[in-house]
Amino acid sequence: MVVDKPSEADLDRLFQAFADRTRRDILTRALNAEYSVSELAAHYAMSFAAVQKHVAVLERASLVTKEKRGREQIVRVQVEALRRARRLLDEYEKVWRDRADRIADILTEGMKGQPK
Amino acid sequence: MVVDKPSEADLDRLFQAFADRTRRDILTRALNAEYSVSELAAHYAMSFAAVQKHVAVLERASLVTKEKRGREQIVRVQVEALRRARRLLDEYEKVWRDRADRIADILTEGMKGQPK
DNA sequence: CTTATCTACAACCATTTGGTTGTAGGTTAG
DNA sequence: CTAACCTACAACCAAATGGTTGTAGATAAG
Repeated sequence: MVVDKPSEADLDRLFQAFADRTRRDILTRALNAEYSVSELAAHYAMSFAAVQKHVAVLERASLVTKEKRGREQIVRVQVEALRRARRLLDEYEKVWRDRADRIADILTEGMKGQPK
Repeated sequence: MVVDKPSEADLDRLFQAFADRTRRDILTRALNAEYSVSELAAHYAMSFAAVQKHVAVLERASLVTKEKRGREQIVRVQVEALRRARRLLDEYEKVWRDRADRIADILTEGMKGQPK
């Protein structure tokens, strides 16, 4: 029972978000501790605006949300989006496994039919 | 024990490869049955060369290999690359879980220290 | 209050991406 | 053998991407 099925555009955005090392690092940091955008920005050799853009990509992919706290925006990881990506990869592997099993079955049946 | 640690560039390419619906569909098809590049191309409303490009992206991400069979190139999924992506997502989730546990511990300790 | 910090947003730029059409060589079927 | 099929590769193009600098408004610290 799948309550929310991500659209293709959602999945595009989701995997696109992971396809940049800075963004992967932002996710790791934000998973480990609470960070504001500027605290995150201090860790990267790029302009603040560049880091903002990365955070915006993550936000658009539903991987993070921003929570205003005074003059700061705290970046919070949304683990449900992580799980969505993982589920797709799980399914690929399941298809692969099913097919490997099917091939093994065919080979077994083939050998049974051989002695006749 | 991690025998082969993917580079950041590898991971960029890997997730980038998933970030397009046609490429995700190619992976699904190639996981389900054996396809040549032109058989794959027949399923998409785009030029053959466009599909070739998509296959090249998947190849560059180590998600598929091409095996020449006569005048055809058969597209084979490399499940190890799939697993690599999945492992990264698993690690994110582990970090998340560890942190959730740590927060629960702190709250429990905090309540213990309350009555004093 | 003033200054410092934090952020949103815009405009710019070089590179990359996801598509196109075209050319040409190799393999297969009839 | 010829025609059909399959592929590699190139050149092109519009849009997107990952960075830059600049401007301006809001919040916090002193």
